[in-house]
Amino acid sequence: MKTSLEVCITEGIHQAVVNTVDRKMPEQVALYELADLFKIFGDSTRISILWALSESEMCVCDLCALLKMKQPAISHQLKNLKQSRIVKARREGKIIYYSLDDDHIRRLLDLGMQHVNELQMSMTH
Amino acid sequence: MKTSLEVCITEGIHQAVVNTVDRKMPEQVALYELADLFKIFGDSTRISILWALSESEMCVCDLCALLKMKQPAISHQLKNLKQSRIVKARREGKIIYYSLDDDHIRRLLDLGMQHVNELQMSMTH
DNA sequence: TGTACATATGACAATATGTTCATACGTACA
DNA sequence: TGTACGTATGAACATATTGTCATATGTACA
Repeated sequence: MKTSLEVCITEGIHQAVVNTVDRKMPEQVALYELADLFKIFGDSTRISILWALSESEMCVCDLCALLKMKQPAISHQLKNLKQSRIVKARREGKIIYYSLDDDHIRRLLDLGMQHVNELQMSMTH
Repeated sequence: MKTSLEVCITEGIHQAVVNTVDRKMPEQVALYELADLFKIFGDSTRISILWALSESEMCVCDLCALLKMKQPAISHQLKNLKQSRIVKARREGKIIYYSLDDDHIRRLLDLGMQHVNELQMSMTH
């Protein structure tokens, strides 16, 4: 009973290519972490939060008002962002101010948006 | 009966900040598309496929062998990637070769991996 | 110490996502 | 035309994710 995987391997078209690429692949752990990083960006609430924080540090309340969402929803996402070290928090009395933890984040946002815009452009032609 | 959102707004700490940031926010649609772009990157199977294709064009079978996954799993993800215009396909007889559709993709992968690596570094200190 | 406000957290429901199996489609070639 | 191979697709299941409600925590201040 052959699985499709076995079929693929036995009849594999480009074993040489596969080997070469395999040697160049990063460690699985690194790929998982990379996927996790992008996963964090892959939600419109979190992206909106990040974009907002790239303009100014803000407290939870501010973000609720800006995004017109309930406070626990924002807090949950901020927790995710904080655990991924994408966002950092600073307490001032009762209020907690959030901001981007790193300038890479801004660059990733910009590069992504650039791609989205160019896709948009090419759609209209 | 006040919702937490209303509480936030009425007591809002930084209405001025919220207004300023609000003016600078991209359109909601753009933010959704940006999130969708990152969502596509946010899965380890797809990231692995993309990284592999950034080294060389490959057919479905090659990817199955490289990632040790079943063929339909790879095909489904390739379909997602193709629909997002991140990957393109080229047919040659029975075989279909996939490759990256755009050089932005490579830059996004690199920038992301750079961030992951630097996080890794700072963890060990 | 008690009250009010800003934020965090846990449980839950609804939805989305990824992989698998079975099977269909398309091409080459006997 | 029939068979074989490479790939695509649809349904189904398992798991993950998001927002909501209710409630807890922490801080300021009377």
